[in-house]
Amino acid sequence: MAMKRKKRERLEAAGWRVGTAAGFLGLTKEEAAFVEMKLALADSVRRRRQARRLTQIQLARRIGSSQSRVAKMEAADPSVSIDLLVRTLLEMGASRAALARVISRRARRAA
Amino acid sequence: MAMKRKKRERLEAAGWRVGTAAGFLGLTKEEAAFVEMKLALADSVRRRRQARRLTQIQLARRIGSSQSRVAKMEAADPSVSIDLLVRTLLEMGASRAALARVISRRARRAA
DNA sequence: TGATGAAATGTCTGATGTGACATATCCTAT
DNA sequence: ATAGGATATGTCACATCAGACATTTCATCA
Repeated sequence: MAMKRKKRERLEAAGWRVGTAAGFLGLTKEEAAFVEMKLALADSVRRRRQARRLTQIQLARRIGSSQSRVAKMEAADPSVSIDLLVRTLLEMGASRAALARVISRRARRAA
Repeated sequence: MAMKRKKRERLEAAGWRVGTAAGFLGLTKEEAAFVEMKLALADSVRRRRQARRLTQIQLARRIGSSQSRVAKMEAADPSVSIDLLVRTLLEMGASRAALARVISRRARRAA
């Protein structure tokens, strides 16, 4: 929508985890919010996986995907959709309420 | 992910708005949660649009889409992604917190 | 130092999603 | 009953996303 996202999303997802990750390059407020949501979800996947002490490969097998896809999910790569992140979290046992919390939360920094 | 969704999603989205919209056909708990999230988001789009007294065409123009896509969004058609629903809601001015509330809420019935 | 296991990155191919268009259905008012 | 606007439904061509594979980077440890 008003699609000039794309390169920016790539760039953004590249130099991320920088606090609010907002402006930086000309992202609209909506685009920024979208990216931040994705980052929060991605972060949640990683945290949950690590909490369970799974490798990316192990998680990939469980959800019927591949190591590289899991890596990309956790990196909030532009090629991963929110759908995929959400499905993954649900398959990892997250409740809708848990997802809601993740979504309203700002992406955390580091570990 | 364990992708045998698809026909079921279609069926599900067909005979929806039925309370929890869970089991009904062999949906796993995760699949059901996913569908319900979609329904809740779809419902939110319609409610927001109606609250603003916009036609589907008007909304479509604003978000750079088409009337038919808006109709499908509101119907939680299988061909619409959560990404699209979320972007749409953001463009309609929903905050992340608002999205979170929608997601944790069960889809409402009727108007 | 090099070997190992985990994670990241690039790219392919097939699957899905998207806007657009045409058309059909539904209201509501006349 | 019919015209009008609004919404729903089916389909297509093009874009984006998915899993897979190959390869690279990174960290840890002997």
